[in-house]
Amino acid sequence: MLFFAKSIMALPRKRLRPERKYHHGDLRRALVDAALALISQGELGTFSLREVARRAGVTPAAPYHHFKDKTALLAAVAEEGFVALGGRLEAALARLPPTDLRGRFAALARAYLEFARAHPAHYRVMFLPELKSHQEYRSFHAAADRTLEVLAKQVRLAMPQASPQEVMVRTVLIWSTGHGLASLWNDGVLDHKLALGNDRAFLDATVEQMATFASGVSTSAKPPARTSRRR
Amino acid sequence: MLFFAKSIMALPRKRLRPERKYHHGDLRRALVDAALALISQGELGTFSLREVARRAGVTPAAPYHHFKDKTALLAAVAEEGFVALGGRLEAALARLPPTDLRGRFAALARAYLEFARAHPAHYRVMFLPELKSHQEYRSFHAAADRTLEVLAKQVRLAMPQASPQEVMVRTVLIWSTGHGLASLWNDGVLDHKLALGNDRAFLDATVEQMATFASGVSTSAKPPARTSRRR
DNA sequence: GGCGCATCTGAGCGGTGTCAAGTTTGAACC
DNA sequence: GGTTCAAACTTGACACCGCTCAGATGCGCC
Repeated sequence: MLFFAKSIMALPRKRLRPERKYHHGDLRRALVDAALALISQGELGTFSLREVARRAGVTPAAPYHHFKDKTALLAAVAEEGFVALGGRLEAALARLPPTDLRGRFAALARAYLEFARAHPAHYRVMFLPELKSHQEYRSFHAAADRTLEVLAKQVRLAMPQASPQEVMVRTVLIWSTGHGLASLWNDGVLDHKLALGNDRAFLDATVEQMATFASGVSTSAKPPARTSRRR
Repeated sequence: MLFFAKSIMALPRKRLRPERKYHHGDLRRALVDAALALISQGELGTFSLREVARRAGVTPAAPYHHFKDKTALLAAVAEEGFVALGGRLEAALARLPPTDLRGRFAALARAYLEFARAHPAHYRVMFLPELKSHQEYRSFHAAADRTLEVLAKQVRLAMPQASPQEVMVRTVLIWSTGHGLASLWNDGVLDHKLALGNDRAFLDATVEQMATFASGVSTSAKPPARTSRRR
C-alpha cells in the first residue's frame, strides 16, 4: 500500500518492479513486516534479529545491509506504530463535531487505550529507551511528534489563551496519563485490582475522568456512579 | 598505555574476589547488591546475570541456587525499588500537616518523580513486563501494593464518600499520570520538548497540575496562567 | 556483453541464559 | 571426633544471540 508507492517513487521511474525476486525483492520491507508479525505475537523478549531474518527467508547477516542495528529495525517498527496510532486518533476525532471538546478528548483517550491494549508488545517498542537519540532516529521521532500533535491541537482549542509553554505542559500531562495507564495495564500491574471481566467498565470510567481532566470541564466533587453526559 | 588497557580488557574476564571461600556467606544478598550496583550505573541493556555473578566473585551457574531465573533476580531488585520508593513517599508526607491535602498530593508527585528521575534504570526494572505473574512473584507484588497504598490512602481522604471502586479508579489514574510522566521523561521522549535547563520549571508546573487533579481542588474551566488556588 | 556495486551468504567471534553432573563444605547426628 | 548428607558452589557444555567480514551472486547500467 503506502510502502509500495514509496518504493516506486524511490526507484528510477523507468520500470516497475517485476514480482520476480532479484535478490529477495524488497528485503527491507520484508524485514519490517516479519518484525511486526513476530512482535505482534509474543512478547519483546522473544524478539531476535536472527528470527526475523529466518522468517524473511534470509541469512542472519542480511539485515545489516538495511539496518545498522537491531535497534534500527526496532525503530522502523516503532515508527509504524506511531503512524498507525496517529491514524486511529484522527479517525476517532473524525466522527465528532469540532465543538464537542469533552467528547473529543474522551474519544482520543478511548482510541489511545484501545490501541495500546490491542498491541501491547508493539506499543512497548514505541517507547524503548534505546530509541532515545533524537538525531539517530529522526524519522521515528518525527512520527511520534506528528502523533502527539493530534492531541496538542485539541489542547490548544481547549485553552485558547494559554501560552505555547502552558499548552505543552498540559499536553504532556494528558499524554502521560494515557501512556501511564496503558503501560500499567499492559504490564499487568492492574490485573488483580480489576475485577474479572470488568475491563470495559474500568475503561469507561477512566476515559470519563481523563476527558474531564483534559477538557477542564469538571464533574462535581462527588462524581456520579455512571456516565455523566454534560455539554 | 592504550595497548595495555586493551590487552587487559581482552583477557578472560575472571570473577572478582576469588579469594573468597567456597561457601560464600550470604550469596543471595551479595547478588542482589551487585545487581543493584550494576543497574544503578548503566542501562538495563548492559545488565547480565553473568556480570552480576562476576561481581559477586562467583561462577555463572551459582546464582541459580538462589534464583530460579534472571527474572527472579530482577524481581528482587524491583521489590527493593518499591520499598525504597515507598519510603520516599512516606518521608515526603511526614513533613506536611494531614489537613493540607493539596500540598500532600504535590509532595507525593514531587517525591515520586524525583525518585524515578534519580534512578531511571532501577525504576524501569520495577515495571518489567516479565514480572507480570502475580503468583510467581508474590512478594514483589506485595511490595508494589504497599507502595501504592500510600497514594490510595490520600485519595480516600480526598474523596470521603466515594466507593472503594471509585477510589481505586482515581488512585490508578493519578498513579498513571506520575508513572507515564516518569517513563516518558526517562525514555527521552520529552527531551527536545523541554528547553535546556528548564527541567526544574517543568517539574514544578507538572507537580502543580497533578496536585490539582488529584486533590479535586479544581482550577477554573479556563485555566489561569499561574497557580490558582480555590477551595 | 561486460562491468560495477549493492545485496546476500558462510563462517566465525565473543557474549548470553541455562542446565546436568561433579566437587567441596558446613553442620547435624551417632 | 568421625561419618554422613544435603546444600552451596564449580566445571563444562549447549543453544542461541548480536555483530563482523571476506567472498559469492546477480541486478542495473554502460
